[in-house]
Amino acid sequence: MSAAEQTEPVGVPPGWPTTEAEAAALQDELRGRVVLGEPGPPPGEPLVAVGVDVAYDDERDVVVAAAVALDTATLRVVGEATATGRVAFPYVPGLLAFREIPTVLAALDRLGVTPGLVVCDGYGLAHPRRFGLASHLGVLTGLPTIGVAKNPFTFRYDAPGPLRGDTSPLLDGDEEVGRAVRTRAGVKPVFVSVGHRTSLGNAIAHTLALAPAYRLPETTRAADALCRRALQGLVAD
DNA sequence: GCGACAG
DNA sequence: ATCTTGTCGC
Repeated sequence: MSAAEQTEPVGVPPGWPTTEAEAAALQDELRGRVVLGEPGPPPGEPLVAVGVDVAYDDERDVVVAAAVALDTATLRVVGEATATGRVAFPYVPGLLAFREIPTVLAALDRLGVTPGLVVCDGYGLAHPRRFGLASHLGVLTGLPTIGVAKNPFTFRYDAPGPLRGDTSPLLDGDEEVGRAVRTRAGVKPVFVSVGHRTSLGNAIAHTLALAPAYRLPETTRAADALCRRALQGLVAD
């Protein structure tokens, strides 16, 4: 992908929230559209899982999003796309989605593949208002989504067992909002929560299937590497 | 008021 | 997220 293929940076959408209060209110409104009753794509069947991630250059007000599609049976890349945009919102814990979503949507649009599942870097249900990035992206696209985060955010958890596959509840008070999942023996767990149209059980199963060798799912690793590469290629330009 | 806080 | 080199270990 050369610089010549770059299109206009994704601007901040009309009507996009400008204040924290507006953004939080929009989350409260959209939360009602999340579908939690569907099991989603079952593991073990043919599926294209798409990882999305973004890289920033706040200095230049630039964000690059990447979407990478993997065949879950082989973990081979079957599609890639990137998009550049302007930073649409400052980073505020709990409002991450407003920073990334416009550009992520553009990257997904350019992907010549229909995702069977979208794996987000961050949270879904595990969120102060139960509407994290994965929930938001799911509602906007209608696609099954899950969130796989590297940190527990504000939630509590007891360490899961030491073996790959061991899990423990991720708790907001006494409510389970996700699970800490050990993808590698003896390594810090990842934090999985449901986004849209997926059950927690399937979200965990897919996370483990997508992370056979490293702590993070291959979808996330591939998307992370791609958006970083793309951002560098932009600065070097 | 202070500290914590996905990326 | 991002700033950043080498280094210890399997």
